[in-house]
Amino acid sequence: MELLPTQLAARIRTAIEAAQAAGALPDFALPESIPVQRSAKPELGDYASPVALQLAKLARRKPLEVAEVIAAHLAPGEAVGAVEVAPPGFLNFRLADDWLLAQVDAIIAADDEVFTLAIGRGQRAQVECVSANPTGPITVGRTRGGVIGSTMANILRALGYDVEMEYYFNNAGRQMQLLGQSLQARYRQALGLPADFPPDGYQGDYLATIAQELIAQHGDTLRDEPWQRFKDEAEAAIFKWIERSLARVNIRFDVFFNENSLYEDGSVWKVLDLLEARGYVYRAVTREGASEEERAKVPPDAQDAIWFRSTRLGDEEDRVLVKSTGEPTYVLPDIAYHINKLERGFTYLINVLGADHIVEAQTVARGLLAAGYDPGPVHVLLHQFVTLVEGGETRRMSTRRGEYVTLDELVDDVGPDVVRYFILARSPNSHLEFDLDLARKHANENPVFYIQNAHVRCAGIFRQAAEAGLTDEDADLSLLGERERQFITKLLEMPEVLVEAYEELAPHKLAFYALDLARQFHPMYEEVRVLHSEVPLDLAKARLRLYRAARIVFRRALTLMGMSAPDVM
RNA sequence: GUGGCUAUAGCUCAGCGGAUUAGAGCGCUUGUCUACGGAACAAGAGGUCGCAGGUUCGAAUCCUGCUAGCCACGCCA
Repeated sequence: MELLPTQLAARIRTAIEAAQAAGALPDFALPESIPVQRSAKPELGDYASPVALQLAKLARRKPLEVAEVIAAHLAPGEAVGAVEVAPPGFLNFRLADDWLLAQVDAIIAADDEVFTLAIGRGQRAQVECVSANPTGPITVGRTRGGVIGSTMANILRALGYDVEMEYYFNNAGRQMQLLGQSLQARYRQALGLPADFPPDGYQGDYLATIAQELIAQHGDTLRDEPWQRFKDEAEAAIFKWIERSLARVNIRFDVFFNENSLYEDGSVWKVLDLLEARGYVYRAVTREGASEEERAKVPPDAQDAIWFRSTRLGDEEDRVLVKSTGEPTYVLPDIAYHINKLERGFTYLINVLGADHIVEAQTVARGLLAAGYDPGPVHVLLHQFVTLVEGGETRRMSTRRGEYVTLDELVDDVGPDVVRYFILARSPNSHLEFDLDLARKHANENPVFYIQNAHVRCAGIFRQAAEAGLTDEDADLSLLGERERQFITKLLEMPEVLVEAYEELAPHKLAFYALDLARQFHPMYEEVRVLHSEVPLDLAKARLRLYRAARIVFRRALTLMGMSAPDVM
């Protein structure tokens, strides 16, 4: 199905061209896109276009006249009923009633697949998010990326894409060594053995918990094992927690991709060769064009590092690919990883990252370009930070220091649906202040319940209807009134919202749409009764059918947001 | 210092070029209902959209400058 605004824009374009051909409008180049928007008020119709206001200057006519000429040349179409011209030059469209009512049946026929589009049909998409290294329990900050990512994945699926969720991690390196040494120390401490806790080791209680588990399982037999063994144990335990915690809020992954595999299969070095062959690499102790100060800091015996000449692609400074120690920085495997993604055949990739990773994202894009790949399919969805506010105080989080609020704690407090909605109902690039006291105290006053209650009420109607022996078979929808009609147009807005969320990488639009829909639903529910002695049977049937469609759309919206659609509360 | 994000109602936030009254949730005030789950509905108070210029038929929305807050500027990932 084609989106209504898209259909209308095409019809308007045709009408303008027809008017020009007929000499009713002078020849001028049409704008690339014809604006069509939802009307501000119901009295003004369902959709509107201000295109005549834009064209007035080109046409050297008054906007109102231009609008009238366009209206006169509009060909009739199935979805649109009346077209009106309103000052100062708007074209107002009202959807045709018979078409509108037919959509209710279309929604019911589609059921769980309602508003599935064909935009991504036959294409593979991938969403990468969370990607936290397994050094501790998943925090609220990381959860934001996961909620955003999983919702985008759901939206992509609704647009017809075949979608995979992926988690990229690194289980080598200094941080993991520190983790292994920290656990080793906790283990020895628990056994009353002398232990050296690393000065900047991981302070969280969870390592003591893992140490206890190790003792329960192995006694003191691990006392002389090297830190590597403890690293492996910590990693396994932590990953298990992470997966389980994320699954509680409906974040699930198809693939866990280990950075190390890029070393094992040689692709890291292949990328370096590729960049070198294309002239983007040089060896030096400092980057080209480094200041005197920087040069002065280099020790006289310094070895060469290998540099990426990213400045040639607009970067502020060149980046190190391989340290003077011979070890690559994260940049090189990151580029290799993205090449790997592209070569797996994904045509649409979303990379959900915290705002602190912006430089990394830019470097990867330049790396792809330098290596001869098109970074076009890679879409970076940056989100700002989450700060937790508790007792009126902002808490800064640090996994290392053991200062954090875990996802599990939060879910225990307020439930998975509230966690998801709180995070989702915020634009990714606005800072999220998660007020713990409010989330706990007012869990029952949350918009989440307002939205879910709409679904509950629909379910309630059907329970009662079943008892009363009422069905919506052979319902005559033409008996519905204006309020119901308005609600149907709101239902039909959902695919437009999905496409917007997709194009703008803005999953919060879905959250606001769902709330909006609920705001139209509840007043209608009060007035438009199904089971009441004064409601005639055929009217009750028509209304029941409308509520069937409403229920489907609420369930769809909630499910896409990764939330539950309860029948009872 | 450079770059990014943010600044809209008491609080948390949408809106990011369009229709002489700028929206929602929460909170506040006042009402409604012996009808499908009241976690409801209705009415109301509350905002010079950070400040100053500019562009446009039209600006909360675009541009410039300024102010304030957060973040990034590593041979860490």
